Amino acid sequence: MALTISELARSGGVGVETVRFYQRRGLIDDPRPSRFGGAKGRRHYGDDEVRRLRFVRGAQRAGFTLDEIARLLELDRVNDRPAARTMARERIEALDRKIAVLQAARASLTRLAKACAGGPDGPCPILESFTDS
Amino acid sequence: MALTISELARSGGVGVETVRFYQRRGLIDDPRPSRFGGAKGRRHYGDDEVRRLRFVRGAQRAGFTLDEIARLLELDRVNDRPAARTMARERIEALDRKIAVLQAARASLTRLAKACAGGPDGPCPILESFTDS
DNA sequence: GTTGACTCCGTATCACGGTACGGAAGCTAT
DNA sequence: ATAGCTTCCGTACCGTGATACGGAGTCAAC
Repeated sequence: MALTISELARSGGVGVETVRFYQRRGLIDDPRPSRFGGAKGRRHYGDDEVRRLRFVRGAQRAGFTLDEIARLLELDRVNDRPAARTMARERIEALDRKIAVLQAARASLTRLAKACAGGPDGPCPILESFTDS
Repeated sequence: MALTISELARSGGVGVETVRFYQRRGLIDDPRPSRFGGAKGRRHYGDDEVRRLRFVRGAQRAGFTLDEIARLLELDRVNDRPAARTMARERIEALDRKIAVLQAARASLTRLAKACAGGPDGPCPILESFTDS
């Protein structure tokens, strides 16, 4: 606990500038609390910030945009389960579509790699790839 | 055959501006052939352009960047099979990693959706999602 | 108690893949 | 042969997610 911004960044595998970017986007807490009439000092970060940063990176891997991630954090704050559930389910559906597209593309590439493996003659129809998918 | 640019665009499910963007990137042929000392007229497009446009869209679905797609088209032009094979195989590996990430994310979301389905009490740990993946 | 790293903050810039705008010129249907 | 879509072309702008820069302030170690 009591991490500096660079330690927090390292803990999330991102750069300092990225942490600051997330702060500006409201994904990590207010860097300018300005409560107590000033508090100009250097900020320190704890478990909550580490958890949030991890969550942001994980949610990005799931394909959420930063705007959506901000909404998810707000849903967590107000404990809005139905909305959270809806967002999760919609993302699952999008992921399923995406995974299917990638698997079809993978199959096309496998076919291409196999075709181009033969000698200098024979087919290697790059341009004809992906015609199905 | 002998399509206008808007017909070509429609055939690929993209906008006219996107076709023009691809032309500038060299993905679809030179819009300014300037051969025959001028030829200022309006261009027409045929099967080759339709195939290229389809290929570009398919390769994008496979996760290739436009720069990579330009290289693939060049490899096709010079019939460089080993390089084509290498690009295909590297992309397959990247796709496998990506698909695994998306499947892990999907599993996390499924767990989240299930957890948040209960009544107003009980866990719905949005922020704890993706902790594994 | 000074030096050197780190931090804060605003603002600028980047990469990627488009998307839009505006003027001139070319078709096409009436 | 004129109105009114398209096209052509250069250039500008957009959204997303960062990443960089520069100057002032702060902290920690020697």
